[in-house]
Amino acid sequence: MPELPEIETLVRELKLKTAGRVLSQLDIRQEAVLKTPALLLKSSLEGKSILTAGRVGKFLYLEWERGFRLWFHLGMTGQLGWTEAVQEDTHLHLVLSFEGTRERLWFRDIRKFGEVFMTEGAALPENLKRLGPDPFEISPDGFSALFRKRTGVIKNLLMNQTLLSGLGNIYVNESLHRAGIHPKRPAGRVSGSRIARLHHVIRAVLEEAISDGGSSIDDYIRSDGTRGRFQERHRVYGRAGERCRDCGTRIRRVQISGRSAFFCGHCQR
DNA sequence: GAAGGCCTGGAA
DNA sequence: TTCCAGGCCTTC
Repeated sequence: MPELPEIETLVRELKLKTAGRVLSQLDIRQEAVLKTPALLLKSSLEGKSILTAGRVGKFLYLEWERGFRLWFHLGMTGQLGWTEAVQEDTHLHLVLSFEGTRERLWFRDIRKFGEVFMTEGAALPENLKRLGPDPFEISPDGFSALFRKRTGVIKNLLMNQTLLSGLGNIYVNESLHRAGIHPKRPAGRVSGSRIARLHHVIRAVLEEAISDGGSSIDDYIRSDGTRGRFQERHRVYGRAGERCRDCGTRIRRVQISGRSAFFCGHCQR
């Protein structure tokens, strides 16, 4: 599940690898995840150079000359790579070739929950305008205001991209454990000091995960095809039945709104 | 609010 | 063979 740390890892890598590269050919192997007409994509980007890469929430973009932005959302199983060898299979969607290098940028997505689209100019499309700030952008006051008087369970609110962008199931579970908050607790009933602590630990978890190159649970890989390492440091996610690293209690797993929640019933209240 | 649907590989 | 995972959207 690529979330903010995985996308940020790819942004940092692709920024270095793609800046200044001129696209010689955009090869569209299938249009399942393409939200912009194939011909428009090709005519807009071929022959143009990439300026930089960036991120908004869990969306990654490549910024091109003349104001074009090529956006990627990896869904659950999306992979964005920059390598010479490309795995040619039915899950490959896009292959971009550049002048003066044998390395190519490619997008693979097994479950096709991802999306790729292009924008022109500064205007953001609707799906991006709806996103809330990410945990690094929001102020402590803004963060605590998200939860005031809210009756929904805290885990669901944290995963709501229109309130706060960037977090998914892995980092919400990890953050709630570090903050000592039970995932089912109504958001409005978490104390102010706990909310402040939550904001702090979310940033810490994300920063640690970024420095580890993200979490490779199922399909996520870095742009060179190697795995992230943060999954080795997960305290609750995917550890049902194992012992809490703080108190030894067995980690529990329950469903909250159809999603798995992992928590320590002793450390999290 | 909660549940269903998209989609696929891998586990049960 | 059936079920499950889940980011995000749609529908109840």
